[in-house]
Parts: sequence; structure tokens; C-alpha cells
Amino acid sequence: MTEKTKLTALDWIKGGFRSLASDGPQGLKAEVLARKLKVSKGSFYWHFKDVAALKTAMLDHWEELATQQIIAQVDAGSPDPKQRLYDLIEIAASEVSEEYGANGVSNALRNWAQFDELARAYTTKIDRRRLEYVESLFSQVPQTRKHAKINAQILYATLIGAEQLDQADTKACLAQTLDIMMGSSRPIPA
Amino acid sequence: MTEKTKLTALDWIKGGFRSLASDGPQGLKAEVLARKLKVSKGSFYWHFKDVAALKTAMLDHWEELATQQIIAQVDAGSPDPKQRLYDLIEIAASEVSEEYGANGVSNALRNWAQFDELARAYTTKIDRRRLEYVESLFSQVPQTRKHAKINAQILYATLIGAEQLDQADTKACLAQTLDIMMGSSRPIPA
DNA sequence: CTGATTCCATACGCTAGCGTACGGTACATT
DNA sequence: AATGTACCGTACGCTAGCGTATGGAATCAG
Repeated sequence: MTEKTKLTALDWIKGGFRSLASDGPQGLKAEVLARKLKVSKGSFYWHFKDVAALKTAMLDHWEELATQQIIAQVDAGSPDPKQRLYDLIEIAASEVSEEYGANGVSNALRNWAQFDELARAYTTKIDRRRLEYVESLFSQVPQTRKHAKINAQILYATLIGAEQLDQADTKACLAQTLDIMMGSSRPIPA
Repeated sequence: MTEKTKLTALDWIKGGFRSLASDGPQGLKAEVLARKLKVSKGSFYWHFKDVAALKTAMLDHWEELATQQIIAQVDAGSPDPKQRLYDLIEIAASEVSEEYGANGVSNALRNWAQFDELARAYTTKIDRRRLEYVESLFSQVPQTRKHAKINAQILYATLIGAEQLDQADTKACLAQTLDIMMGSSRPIPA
């Protein structure tokens, strides 16, 4: 497939995410990426001023995707906010990060952000928007209205934590969390 | 205070955790640690064969602390399992990592483990033991017995996720999670 | 066909960190 | 006092990665 003779900046960005997902922040090196893309680093420094430039480009790209994802979520599927929550966790737990080869990109992103100020600034912003959206859904459901804000935090935190726990089944955790929030212990079949 | 003229291996281990908490896995370098401890790296290579040796020493030390922490939790406080869960989240949310200067050590540990096989082996083992303990508590509470295993996963995942979410109040998330699991929405004052 | 532009390879100097070798000091032991 | 051991400083060669400089190939404009 990938037999283009010339690369574009987007190719480097995608390669950056693949490398980030597989090797962590350590994978975001010019020469490392060049090797994975089968070119020399001379190519890299033509497309980007330095590695910091690639990082901001990656984060900008990710922010764009994240907002698109929210927008698509807003005007799609059932109009029932309760059902929307269940749809949401289904999507969040699958997250195969379609075009980046490796999954777990968002996971690696958060890992990266923990000790990198730039990445942290982006993820904090994105998290805030996502939390606001989930909170708006909870506030539309009678059973969960009173604690909409903290319910959103719990659901999102459960997603993040379960992703990192080898022992836990992310989808099952999210579903059960929603169930007990709604008051029913097992309302949704599958 | 710290005016010892000679260092011990434990000093390097503690320094390693401080550096890990502040700078992430990148902080676990011989020369970096030496600078922070105001000595040369000649000292480091006397106490440890190489950096890998320090890492395993740190992980062994951490595993020891983690098990002690569980044991202390088992035979202390109220005999009521329900109350024990509330005591547990109080402790977990505070976690100031008493002697390592910086808090967030367990957070950094998990971050480290995400792209380091050795660290991952340790954290996986520790997580499993912790989950088993929390599950045993849930299984002793009538309201939560049926879903003891997944409740344990959810509570632990919420802890992990909330710690990494700037927007979230960890203690509040854990308390509310327990509340809805127990069936009461606000049973504990503070 | 000729330039100009785009994209990449190669080579260079520089720094950070690794692990080793060896030398030095402080303290205990006898 | 002499010797040994524990602990640390310094200097060395090595590698990985950074960013720069420069030239070459390929493609497009005219």
C-alpha cells in the first residue's frame, strides 16, 4: 500500500502517532521516525523546523480530531440522552484509532502529557470539552441530573483508568458504571 | 537535614522515586540522579551494576511497600467491610507518599510501566493483589456482593483515572462512586 | 530544453548519557 | 603505624540524537 515516493507532513504526523503509541514519548525522535519511514532525517527537517514543530503539529491534529469526534457525536444517533450515554461508551471503549495503525493512541497521548507541558496543555483543554459534553448528557437524564458534573468525571475517569488496567474490561466497567448511576443494575442487554 | 557524608543504596532508590515523580522515566538516568544527589556518577556505579539494577531495586522496594500497605489495611480500622471501603478511598486519595518528597509516585510508576516491560510486570502483579483485596471487601457487603469483581475494577479504575484528570476531584469521585454502589446517594457526611 | 522548485541523502560538529578504569580519601581493624 | 575496605571523583571511549549545510535527483513551468 504505502508506496508513495514522496512524503508529506501528514505522513510524519501519522508516523509520529504510531511511534508514540508503540514506544511512548521516547519514540518522538527525528532519526527514529525517519528510520520507521524508510527515509533519512534530511527529509524530516525539510517538513519541520525541529522536533518541537512536529509535536505541536501532532497535537493540533489531535485536537482537531477530538473536536470533530464530539461534533459527530452530538448530532448523530438517538435523541434520547440516556441512550446517547450508552452509545458513547460503546464508541469510547472500541477506539481503534482507525487510521493510525496502532490503537491506544489516546492512552499514549495522556501518558505523554503527564510529563510534557505542551502536551498537557492540549489534553487538559480536550478533557474539559469532553467532560462538558458528557455532563450535558447527564443533566438531561432525570436520575442523574443532580450529580451530572461528578457523574461525568467518574465515567471519564473510569474510562481512563480501565484502559490502563490490564485486569479490567473497559467496556464492562463503563456499562456497569452507567447502570448503577441510572439506578438499574442491568437495564441494557448488550 | 540530609547531611550524610556517605550515601547508601536506599538513598539512590529514594532519589530515583523523587526523580521519577518529577521528571518521569526520563529522570531515571545515572548522571541525572548523581547531580540531584550532589555526587558524581562514580558513586552510582559503586552501589549498582548499571541503571537496570537500580530500576529493579526500585521496583522491588515498591512492591514491598505496596504489600505492606495492604496488610496494614487488612488488620486495622473498622471491622465493617462497608466502612473499610470508605476508609480505603480516604487513604488512597491522600497518598502523599510520605518519605519520597514528591507525591504522585504511584502515578509516575504507572506511567513508567506503560512502555517498560519490567515495570509493567511489577505493576500488573500489584494491581492484581489490590483488586483481589477490594473485591473481597465488596463481596462482604450485601448491596455490592453480586458485582464484587467489577465493582472493584470500577473503583480502582476511577482512582487511577481521576488522579490523571486535572479537572476531577479524586476524593469526591471515589466517594460518590461508592455511594451509588451502595445504593445511597449521599450516606457519608465527610 | 532550461530553470526553478520540491523532496531527500550524506556528512559534519555538538551534547547527553552510558559503562569502565583508575586514583584518591576516610575510616576501621589489628 | 600499616593495611585494607568502603565510598567517591575524574577521565576516557562509545553511542544516540540534535540541528545544519550542502548537493543531488526528480518533477514542473516556461
